[in-house]
Amino acid sequence: MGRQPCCDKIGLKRGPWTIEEDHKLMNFILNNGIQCWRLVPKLAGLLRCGKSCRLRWINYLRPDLKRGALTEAEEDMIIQLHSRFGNRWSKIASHFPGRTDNEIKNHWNTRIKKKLKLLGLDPITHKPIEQHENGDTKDELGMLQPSSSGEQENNLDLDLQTKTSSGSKDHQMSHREGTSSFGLNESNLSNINQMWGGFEDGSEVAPDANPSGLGMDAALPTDFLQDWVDGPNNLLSWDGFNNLEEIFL
DNA sequence: AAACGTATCAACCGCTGGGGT
DNA sequence: TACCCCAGCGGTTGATACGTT
Repeated sequence: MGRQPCCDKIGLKRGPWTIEEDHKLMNFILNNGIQCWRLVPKLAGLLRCGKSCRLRWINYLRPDLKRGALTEAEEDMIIQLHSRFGNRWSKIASHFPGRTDNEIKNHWNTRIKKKLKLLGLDPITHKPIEQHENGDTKDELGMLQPSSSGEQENNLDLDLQTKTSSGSKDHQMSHREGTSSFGLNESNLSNINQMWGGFEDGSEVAPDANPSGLGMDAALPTDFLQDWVDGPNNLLSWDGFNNLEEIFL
């Protein structure tokens, strides 16, 4: 018996999300939390499948997302982690608070791979290219065998956490004065504003000032949402995200 | 200014594993 | 045990931005 499709797709919208859809999804999740992604679009009034909503939330709407280009230090860590975990992007992303697996995967495929090739390294094996060509090719699909040592893995985790936190703590943000005109209840909004913390000062400007890929002429519902959508560098600490979990639970 | 090629990244697709019945 | 449902994952695609000629 075959699997049911995740959604019947008939009448469901696909493609880039509009500001209004973002607004609806954000509003719904912040007010109700997430119990079942399949129900989210129905309850939020969206013509999307649950999967699409989930992806949009995880990759773009989550308030804890760290925007802006990956730093050299982050790149180095990605390379290090990739040599250990292979293409297990979610595992790698778990070491980068505020970064998504999709973002890291894209960055790997578009930049780091090239960088390694320029350095004469095979991006799959992380070995010098000549050496790899003489060797076996069992990792050709990117399924590099990670070390199975949990102890080693934990040590690496500690090391990386130290590195990443030292980088982001310099960016303490001023409290953001946002108000909601799109239906957030006051207590949630207050908590969200607290944990939001505000935007970075622009010292690390993202190349894409319109990260959603949305049309620039789209009507923006609120200054709150607009600032957040347009802000290329909003950065939130995980402490703040923990607070969000409290709101949801 | 236009045409073309390349880079980037948001979003989709299909599969897998886990939990529930 | 078999089946179903769901969330999550990784690979891939397509639209758009950007650079070059």
